[in-house]
Amino acid sequence: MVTAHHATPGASAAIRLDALTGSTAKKPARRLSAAELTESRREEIADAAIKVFALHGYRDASIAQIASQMGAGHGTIYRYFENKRAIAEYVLNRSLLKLTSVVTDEPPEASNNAAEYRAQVERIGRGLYDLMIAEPELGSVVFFVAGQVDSEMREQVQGAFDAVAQVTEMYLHNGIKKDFLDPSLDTFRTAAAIVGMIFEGARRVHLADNPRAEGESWSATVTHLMFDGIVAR
Amino acid sequence: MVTAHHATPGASAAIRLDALTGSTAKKPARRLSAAELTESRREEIADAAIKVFALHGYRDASIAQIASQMGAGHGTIYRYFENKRAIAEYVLNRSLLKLTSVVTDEPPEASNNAAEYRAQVERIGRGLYDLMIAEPELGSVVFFVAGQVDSEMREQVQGAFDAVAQVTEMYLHNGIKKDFLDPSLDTFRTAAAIVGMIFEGARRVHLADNPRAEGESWSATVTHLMFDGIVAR
Amino acid sequence: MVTAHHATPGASAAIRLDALTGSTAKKPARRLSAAELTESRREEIADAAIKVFALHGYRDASIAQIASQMGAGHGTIYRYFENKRAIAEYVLNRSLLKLTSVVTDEPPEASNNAAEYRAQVERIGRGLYDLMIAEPELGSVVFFVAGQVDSEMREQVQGAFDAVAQVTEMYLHNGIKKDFLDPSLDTFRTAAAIVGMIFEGARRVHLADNPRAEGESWSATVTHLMFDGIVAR
Amino acid sequence: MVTAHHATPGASAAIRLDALTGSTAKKPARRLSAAELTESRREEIADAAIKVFALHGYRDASIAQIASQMGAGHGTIYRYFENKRAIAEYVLNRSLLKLTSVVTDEPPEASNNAAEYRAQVERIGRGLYDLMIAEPELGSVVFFVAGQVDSEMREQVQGAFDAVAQVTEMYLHNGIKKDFLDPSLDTFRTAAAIVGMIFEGARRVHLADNPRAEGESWSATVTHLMFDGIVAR
DNA sequence: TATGAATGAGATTTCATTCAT
DNA sequence: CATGAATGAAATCTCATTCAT
Repeated sequence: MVTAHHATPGASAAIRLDALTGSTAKKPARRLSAAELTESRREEIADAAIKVFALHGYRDASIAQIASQMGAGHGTIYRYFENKRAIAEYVLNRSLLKLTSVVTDEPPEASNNAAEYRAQVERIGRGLYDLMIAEPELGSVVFFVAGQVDSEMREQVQGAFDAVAQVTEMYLHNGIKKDFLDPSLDTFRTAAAIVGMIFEGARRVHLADNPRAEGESWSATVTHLMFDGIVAR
Repeated sequence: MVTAHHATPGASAAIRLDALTGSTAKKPARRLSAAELTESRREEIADAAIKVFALHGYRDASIAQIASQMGAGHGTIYRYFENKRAIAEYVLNRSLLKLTSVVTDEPPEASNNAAEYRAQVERIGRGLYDLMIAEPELGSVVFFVAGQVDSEMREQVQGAFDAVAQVTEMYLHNGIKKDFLDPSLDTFRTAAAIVGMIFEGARRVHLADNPRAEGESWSATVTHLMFDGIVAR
Repeated sequence: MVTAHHATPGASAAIRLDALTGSTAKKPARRLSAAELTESRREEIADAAIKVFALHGYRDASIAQIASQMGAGHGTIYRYFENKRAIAEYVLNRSLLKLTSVVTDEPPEASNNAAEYRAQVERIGRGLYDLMIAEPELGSVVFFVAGQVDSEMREQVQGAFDAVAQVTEMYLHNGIKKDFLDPSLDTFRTAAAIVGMIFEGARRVHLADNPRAEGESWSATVTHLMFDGIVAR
Repeated sequence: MVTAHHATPGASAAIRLDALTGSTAKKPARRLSAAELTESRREEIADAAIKVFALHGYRDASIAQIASQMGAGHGTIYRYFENKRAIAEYVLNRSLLKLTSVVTDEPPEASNNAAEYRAQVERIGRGLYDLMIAEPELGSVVFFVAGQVDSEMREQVQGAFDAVAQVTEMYLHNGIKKDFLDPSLDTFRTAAAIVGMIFEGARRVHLADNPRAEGESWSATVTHLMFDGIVAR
């Protein structure tokens, strides 16, 4: 269940997002070679898994496929993950963290006028689309694979989307406070709508034949719609 | 792969949508009682299936569950559908048709000014949200179940979304032609962005505790964003 | 946990034993052909399983082996039994029921003097040894297989042995009441010791090259020991 | 297969038992510290294994559990034992030796009358029950674990029981020769029956809440039955 | 036409054993 | 010597699909 709504403006988004994104991404003490080895092996497995999941979907991907993708015996995987679902969860959390980071890396209070905010939105959009291009499987996992696992996992994605929407809401609050955004906005739903648009773009960039160009166009489209509306002036 | 793009403005959307929605395989021979009987049995099965799919997801729904949900033996289902996937496809197509109908029922050339178009958009949004409320399983199927079957089915949903975006694009062309919408719009992506927003709203209405109120708020939010933008004036 | 001890003399043993032996042996209404069919199929499976279990032991027996032993697909077995353990439980309960029946078929209050009781004990012993000879797998299941499943199953066997010991105790009480047995006997432990002897004999009959002769000799040995002791007179 | 039968009376039991007990594979080179070290490590492993086997049973006990029980890496175990089965065999042989020693420590020709033999039997019974109390895992291994390994191991236990029965038979022969026991006894089966009783007692002592008291009672019960029979006099 | 008994492909998971470090 | 990472054989169990009744 997604419970958190309407974030307090001005709060640190980055910290909260880390928590929301999941708990798996342990980055343990940088000296323990044993733990480090384990972690790097988990990453290897996750790298193999994300490819196989993206290609076949969660249910049709077999542990054996993941193992052979990384050139290991399938029993090996069970030394590093409890079961198949745990792999998917790890992969998803890693992906969501990367995705949400793009948004949360921008400070919500930085903009002081519409133009600055517009530039910021473009930066965020472009960052997202760049990520889609750099790691195409990431989009698959977030948009498709997670939904194939179970409802808990679907809710995890929904939670991440909500978290992004909450951060976006902070931007809106910032703009309203500084008088360059419309104070009558229903901030959370507007934020969610914006996120919906942006992720619709991300999905289309992910699927496009020429994702680079598609990303550029979507950046422009979204900012245009947000700041100018569609009406002729 | 999504192939259809940039619909010719002014064409009849409703007709083309039927084709795009998929191979609905309705055998509408309105006199042959045998065929009619078969069709009504298929509907029964689809009614049972949509409930079971919505509740358990495609993979975890068993043929036996669907059969017992409709009070029949599970062997019976195979007299009306080739296999499990065919049921899902039938259910999905039926759902997509209902969904897209909401949009295509509105004539794309009816509006003559921004206010009329705004009213039209609100009507469409409200119609969509009403549908979500009236048939919650429909939202589950379109948003979640289809993605669990295979990539072909995912593309079918994507195709329907594209079709809706194309119709939306016709509205935009109409508005530009009649000088009340901004001629610089990237019409297809703007249309897709609008559809993305609206469906993000639909998803949240579908999940909301009080879907009625959520639908109202989302209607308002989307039209506000489209016609006014977010900037203070 | 075996809790019941020191049975009240004169009570009906047969009834209580049925309960102790387990709950699986459903013999449903003799007209319902569906239920009868199911039951006869379960018997078929149990017949196949007892052979395979006796030959390979519980852990090394595979469902596939049981299935092929009865000439069926291995999936079929799961239509009639929840899982492998359930088969073993069914088989064991069936076997324990047969075994305990031999003892409980004799009325505990029938004997009126030492000679009559001695004859009764010989009858019981011989009945038991006959059973071992007629169904050798039965001995395997009770003496060996059950112990390979888990502690709960071991306790089920122990419970049946205790039940037999309780019935035996009733015989002793009867003899003491009628003044032909030694009143100073520790009745339950003496009964358990007798049962221990008899089952040691059963095990050896089960393993003997010539079980018929071995059974005869054991009958004589046990009664001799019980009634005459070992001391020269 | 149980082959050894009807031991020659008067022979030294202790020596033969060593052979019967199995291939204990002790390398008794009492000076080579390397071999001694190896042997003490094997003992350590056996000590750990007997606990784990007693707790979980043979099949559900893992090498890893045994290793961690003794605080070693699981690879280490393979430096001292060929495989899992070899551990069980070692543990069993060690246990059987302790068990049979209780019986074979008593000289079979010591008694000269019924009263002396009765005292001797009580000593043996009490010794056995004391052992059960002192090392409860020993009972588990002999009564339960061995039967879970394979038929060969089961036969090893059976062989040890036979060996004990053979020694017991020597006592009987001694008593018959000295005229204080009934010459008409079927000596081997009577011996086996006595052993069966005694071990039934041992099993119950092993399982009892108050093993000390249970042991006392069983000693009395067994000797009473052997020497007095059950008939009132 | 309706049914459900039978089937077996196929996937996950465990853990004894090996062997390089 | 000791270790534990890697391995893969093997077994259970599920359920879509077939087909005789």
